[in-house]
Amino acid sequence: VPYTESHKARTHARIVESASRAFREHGVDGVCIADLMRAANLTHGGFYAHFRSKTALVAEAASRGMQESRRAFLASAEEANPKAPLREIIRRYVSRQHRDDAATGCAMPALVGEIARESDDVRHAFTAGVEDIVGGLAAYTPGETTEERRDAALVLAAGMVGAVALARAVDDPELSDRILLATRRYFTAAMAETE
Amino acid sequence: VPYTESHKARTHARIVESASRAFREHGVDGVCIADLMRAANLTHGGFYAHFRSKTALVAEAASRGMQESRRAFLASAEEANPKAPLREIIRRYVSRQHRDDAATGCAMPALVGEIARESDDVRHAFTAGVEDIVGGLAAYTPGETTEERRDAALVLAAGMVGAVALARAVDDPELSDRILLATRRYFTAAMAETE
DNA sequence: TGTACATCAGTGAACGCGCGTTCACTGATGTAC
DNA sequence: TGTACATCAGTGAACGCGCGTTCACTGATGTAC
Repeated sequence: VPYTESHKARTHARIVESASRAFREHGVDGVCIADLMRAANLTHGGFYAHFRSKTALVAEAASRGMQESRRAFLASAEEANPKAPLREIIRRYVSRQHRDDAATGCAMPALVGEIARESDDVRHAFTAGVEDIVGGLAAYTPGETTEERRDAALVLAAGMVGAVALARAVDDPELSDRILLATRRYFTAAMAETE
Repeated sequence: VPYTESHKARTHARIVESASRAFREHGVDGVCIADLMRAANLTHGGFYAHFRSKTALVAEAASRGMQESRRAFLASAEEANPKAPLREIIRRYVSRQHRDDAATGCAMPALVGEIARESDDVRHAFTAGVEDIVGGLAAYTPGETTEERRDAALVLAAGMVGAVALARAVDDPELSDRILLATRRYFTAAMAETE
């Protein structure tokens, strides 16, 4: 058995990781396999030793991207501000930094549009990620019952995703900033004020 | 001068119209010029008699799609229910019908993702459409000042766009319905209750 | 009014390019002796 | 311990296909006489 087992696994993970970032930044159709492999310091021919197809990589990258997103916006916000975690989440998510850095930002606003047209595997991975993130948000959103908190988390997720996506699409910087500011203020007041 | 002037203009408009629908349904990269011309009962070679490039068509189609969107969701909702127009807009926009019919639905949730990576012309056309729709919404959203109403319109637009886009991306029908239901209820209560 | 003509919207074959995928290969590595 | 070997991660040329774009053409049309 040449090479240690972990060697291949590490290369595999490296490809998934950089692909996940590339997809968020340029879209799934915006990066070719040669680009993806180059980003992992490999040549394109080796791709199929690791993945059955580009689609298979997209599914893995979506899954991994959603996990990273949860960590980046939920766990780390909670650590930074344990007294008002939801306020911190909203502040970080609906921000200019997040708008301007799609590559390491949340996978939801970056990929929503394309996901709807991707394969079942990809949509499934994305959906699991949404469930996961919404579940995480629901730990902080207001509401009497579990159901109410979950519904509030869905509304908040939709609002934040829409705001970041719109802010990125629009080419007028003032309008873009305003979308973020208005959304941040609104949800902070509506959902995070009593923390 | 063979053919009347209006003949070419009508063909041009026919292409833009069907292209606008096709882009919303399949995405800009999801339809080729042959498809677009076929949908207008033409062959692909004639395309360049009407447009400088595919991008030029995308810009026109985005512009037209946004105007149609405004009419479909603002003007027509106001006509149908002049006493509670905002409630009617939210009900129609954040609906399963809208989720399931991207082709004739609003261009914002259908195209946000791709627009961010399109040419300046396309982004500009899209941005003008967003301004226009937000301006229309702001006539109904609550607030003391013009600025407050506009901010509320931005939040509502982001929330509705995010909800429809997420509901389309997710492959679990229950989650998808729930995103719509929660968002519809929430914004109806928050913004349309006092109408 | 009828006919020859010029125009140009629309046709369809062809081109070139980029991309996903395949394949014969190579050379670094762990193992067996 | 040192060496021959088998493995297989990774290489890079090649293939085929779809797409945006070009181009020589055609035939329906309005106009001039």
